[in-house]
Amino acid sequence: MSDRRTEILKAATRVIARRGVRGLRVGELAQEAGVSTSLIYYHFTDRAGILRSTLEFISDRADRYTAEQSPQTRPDDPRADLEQVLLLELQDAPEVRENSTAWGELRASAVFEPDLREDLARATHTWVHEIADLLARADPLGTAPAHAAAAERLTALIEGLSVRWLSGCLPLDHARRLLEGAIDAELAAG
Amino acid sequence: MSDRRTEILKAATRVIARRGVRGLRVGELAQEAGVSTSLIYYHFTDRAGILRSTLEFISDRADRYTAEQSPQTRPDDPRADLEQVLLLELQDAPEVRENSTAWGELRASAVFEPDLREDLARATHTWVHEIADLLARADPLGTAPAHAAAAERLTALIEGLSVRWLSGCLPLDHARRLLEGAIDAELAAG
DNA sequence: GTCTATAATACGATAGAC
DNA sequence: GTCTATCGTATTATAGAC
Repeated sequence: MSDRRTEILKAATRVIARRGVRGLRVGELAQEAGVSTSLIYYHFTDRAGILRSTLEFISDRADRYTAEQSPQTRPDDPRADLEQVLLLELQDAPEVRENSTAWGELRASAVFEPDLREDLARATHTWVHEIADLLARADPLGTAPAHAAAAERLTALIEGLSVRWLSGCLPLDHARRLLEGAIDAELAAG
Repeated sequence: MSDRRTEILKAATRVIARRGVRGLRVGELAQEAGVSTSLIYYHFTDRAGILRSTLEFISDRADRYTAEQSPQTRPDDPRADLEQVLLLELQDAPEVRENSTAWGELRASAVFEPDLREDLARATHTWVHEIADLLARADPLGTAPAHAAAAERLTALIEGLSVRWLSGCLPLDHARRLLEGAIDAELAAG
């Protein structure tokens, strides 16, 4: 799964994280991937094809990304698990930043490009579901619908905090504290 | 205040809501506004100037928009006030949709264009402060820092729910219920 | 599958008349 | 202040060799 095509998709993710979806230039992508422009057209037909494939790639990678973290959780402290998984999205590690930026771009692009919505909705749903499960473990007395709603709120909040962070409106540590406060509020209310 | 310059800014807001900030073409803006391209450069110097002025315009209009709702609030029920003002951002009225879309675009663009950040941060701060005031009235026993944090969370959540709504991931009425739930959680925890 | 070279055009920006 | 006309270049996309 690490053929030339995949290399290009990885490069495209980096370029999108750096310049945004609409800032992606095929020429710059070619340079980043270390191939010629025409090879990109050979693999993806046109610019729209590049975007479609890359956004699919980002959704898939986001799924894998959170899935890989599961082994590190502690079964004896579900609340700490929850906090850990949620705070994972607000870190200054390059990979997290790249993923968050690309994901935010994907989300913002979908407002204008209905083609992207299906993948996006599916990936979002997977994420929400995962958080709802963790909430159910941290708060066994709550109902399933309450957990689902809290999960939707917490993930939407993370997306909101994330753009504020990435757009320089909110220091990272402050964003993290706000998220912790929201977890407190959700668990206290539930 | 409805001179040619303002006409162009209104047109710019419409184009941004339709195509996104990075989808805005000076030529298309000119057509939308019914003027020549060069007139736009006369008024705004360059593309960045258009964006800067339009962001300012959108922020001001958002302020006016919420300010206009103030007379309707009831001083005897501060919690209802709070809910009303927050839910204002999640409505299917054309003007709200246009403002939300444009605002979301500016937020997303600021991730890649540092020039936009200062105005954006200021407008965000104004909004957060306004919500913190309403929270203080709805929850007189809470502390000022707690109100500030809750206001940051609630406004960030609205932005997160708003993109999900506009990107077709979340039905509007569901988004509204989630926001109501968050207000409950914040007031219960505070 | 991958490259070099190039065509076609979209786009930002300016010149200059009125 | 507003227009028409145009320039320069950045960018998408294709042709054709290997």
